[in-house]
Amino acid sequence: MKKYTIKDIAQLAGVSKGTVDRVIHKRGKVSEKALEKVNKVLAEIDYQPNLMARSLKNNKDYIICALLPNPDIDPYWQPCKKGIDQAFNEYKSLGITIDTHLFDPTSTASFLEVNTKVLEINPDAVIMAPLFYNEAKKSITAYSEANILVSIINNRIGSEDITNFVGQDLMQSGRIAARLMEMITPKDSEIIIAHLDEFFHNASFMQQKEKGFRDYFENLLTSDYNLKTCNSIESNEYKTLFDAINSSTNISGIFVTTSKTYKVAKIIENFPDLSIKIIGYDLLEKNISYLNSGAIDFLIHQNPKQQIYLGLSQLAEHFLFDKPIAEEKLLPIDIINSENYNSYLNQ
Amino acid sequence: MKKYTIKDIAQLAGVSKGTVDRVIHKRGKVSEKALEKVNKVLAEIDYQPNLMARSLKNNKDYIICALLPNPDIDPYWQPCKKGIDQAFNEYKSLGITIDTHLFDPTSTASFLEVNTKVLEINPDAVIMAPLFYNEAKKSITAYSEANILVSIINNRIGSEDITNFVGQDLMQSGRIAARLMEMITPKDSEIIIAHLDEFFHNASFMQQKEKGFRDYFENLLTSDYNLKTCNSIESNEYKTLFDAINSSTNISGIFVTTSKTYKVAKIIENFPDLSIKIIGYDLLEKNISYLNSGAIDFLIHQNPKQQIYLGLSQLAEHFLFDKPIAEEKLLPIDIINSENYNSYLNQ
DNA sequence: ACATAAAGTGTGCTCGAACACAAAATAAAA
DNA sequence: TTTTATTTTGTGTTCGAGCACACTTTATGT
Repeated sequence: MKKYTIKDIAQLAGVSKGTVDRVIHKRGKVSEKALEKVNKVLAEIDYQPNLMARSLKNNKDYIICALLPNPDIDPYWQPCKKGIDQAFNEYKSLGITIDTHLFDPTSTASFLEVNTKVLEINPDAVIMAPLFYNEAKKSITAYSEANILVSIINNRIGSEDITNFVGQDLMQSGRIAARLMEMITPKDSEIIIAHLDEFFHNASFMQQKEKGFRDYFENLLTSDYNLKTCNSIESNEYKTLFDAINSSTNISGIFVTTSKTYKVAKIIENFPDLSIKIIGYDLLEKNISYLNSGAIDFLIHQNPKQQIYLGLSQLAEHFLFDKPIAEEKLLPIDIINSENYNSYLNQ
Repeated sequence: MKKYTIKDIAQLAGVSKGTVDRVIHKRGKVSEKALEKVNKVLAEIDYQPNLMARSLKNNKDYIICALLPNPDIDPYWQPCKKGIDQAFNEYKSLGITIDTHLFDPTSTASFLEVNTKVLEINPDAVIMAPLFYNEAKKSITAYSEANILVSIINNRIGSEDITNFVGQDLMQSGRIAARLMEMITPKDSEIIIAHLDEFFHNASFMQQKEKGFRDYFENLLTSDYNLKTCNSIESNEYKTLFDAINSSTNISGIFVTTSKTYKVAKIIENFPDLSIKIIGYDLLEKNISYLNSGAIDFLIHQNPKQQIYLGLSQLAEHFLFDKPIAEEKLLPIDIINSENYNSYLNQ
């Protein structure tokens, strides 16, 4: 498999490399005769332009801004640092700069502020976790008008201006939790779907998980679980959830729709006589600790590190080698128990 | 963050780019004075050589041969084609050629034959699934003597001459199966560890899985399962396994150590009154079909596609950009149920 | 037929690293 | 001091794609 260069093609077609270049890039100023000669050669061989040479000639520096929630406030985002570092090291010598900006996940003002700052930097692309729907939409439009590509991770939001999305199918992840729950709890018992610290704005992903979870159980023919939804907030010491557990005798499982699963495990410690299975989300240290003790049975891994890494590398390869960007990249939904979490942490 | 070139450094140090080049590559012929000047500049700035330019200048074509079992004979290897295609498309325009050679996984002669052919091709690297221990060892030595890098996937074998290994921790995967089995079967019941079509030579990975599985149960304090190992072969219609199931009344689960899990599910169809949980390996079409029907409860995903892809991309990046190759890359061990297999198939 | 405009074609330089080779500077020998 | 040997330094070319610019050929108008 010989590697052909533009020079080779020029020689084969009996024209100059300039003409070949014009044909390949369709910029006209080529006679019928020359066009035919070059096209004939191109049809016969498989020309693969040398991407190294192209990129070297181009020799542009690209800036990608990553907008993420501060991991000190929500530890779910902690692994993203590793994902960014990995992408950074991989592409820094190829002319890609990654510039991380953190915002407070509890404050829309902080989110808007960071977006303003990033807009001033005028990067080539932005990758962000769009925690606040309205504010994110507004910012995305602004980026689009400034010809800045926008990648979205973690939660999908609809918009014409978004280049791509990297994340998971949240409804399906609810179904997975339901299937697991079905396997480890007795039929016809009661199960609680616990939404912890739900805020009005970014609660849609909790709803999607609940929908998937309920869908699964509704389609079961051989049993009839009793599902109850419970909203509970930290400022109230999760009293609603505590009361729900306290007032029933038939609860066999709790599905926690967020990474704060460990909070539920902690509450359950108050009821040593009950056997309640817990399925929740994400490999936080505290979650893993309860997974090891057996208080939490399964976790579903949303893989934030991989999400940001994939988003960044798609953008980088697009800038450097003109690779197409997949509009949507859905990550596998990993089931985690006490024995396999470690194999994910080392990734 | 300015990008410095050799020319920049030369100017800053007041020498020519040739001198800077000699200092950076430590090829001597540089005076004390010049060396000092250049080193001073290098210490002050963070010089990142442009990998595109380096690779373009190098402009060498690398050939990687992939030696894999014929997927028509063992469908476990089917996904590898997609992994190879992915790596091929990613690197073909950067001067990497991937040349796949299939062998018959039931024939050492076929394996040796293919190795001889590959040795004649004299590629820059070989990546293989070393199904036959002795034969693989011999071939690896031959490659090493011809200065050909050797990557190993799927099952680790020890050798000085191996560049790297991509695969899974098989003992841990046995432990994962055990933990799952514990969750879905009644305490103190009987569990069969089924080795299907075990050949003497490549059986070590089955043993490792069994060891992990048994280890987990041995360390359980709160229960005492009865574990039995059962070897069974197709040419005998898996009679040993059939008899084992037939002769006991207390079997609650079967752990199948290979991708032929569906064969066990098929046997179980003969015992409609028994409730036997099955945990096995790999996303074969037939396995998934039984997973959907509920006959198989969990599968563990060994991810052959990712294994070959990672092996290939590590080699490619090493050749192109001189990136270091990790000696050992252990993939996460994915737990699969009827609801999340689809998210893995689309990867 | 000749001037002028338009269309088509080829040459040469750039990107940054790497290295060959020539040129200059210094050291050693005469 | 001059010659010769040795070390040190700088220049120029290459890799392949891309594009500016100059140059040549063909077309149009008077």
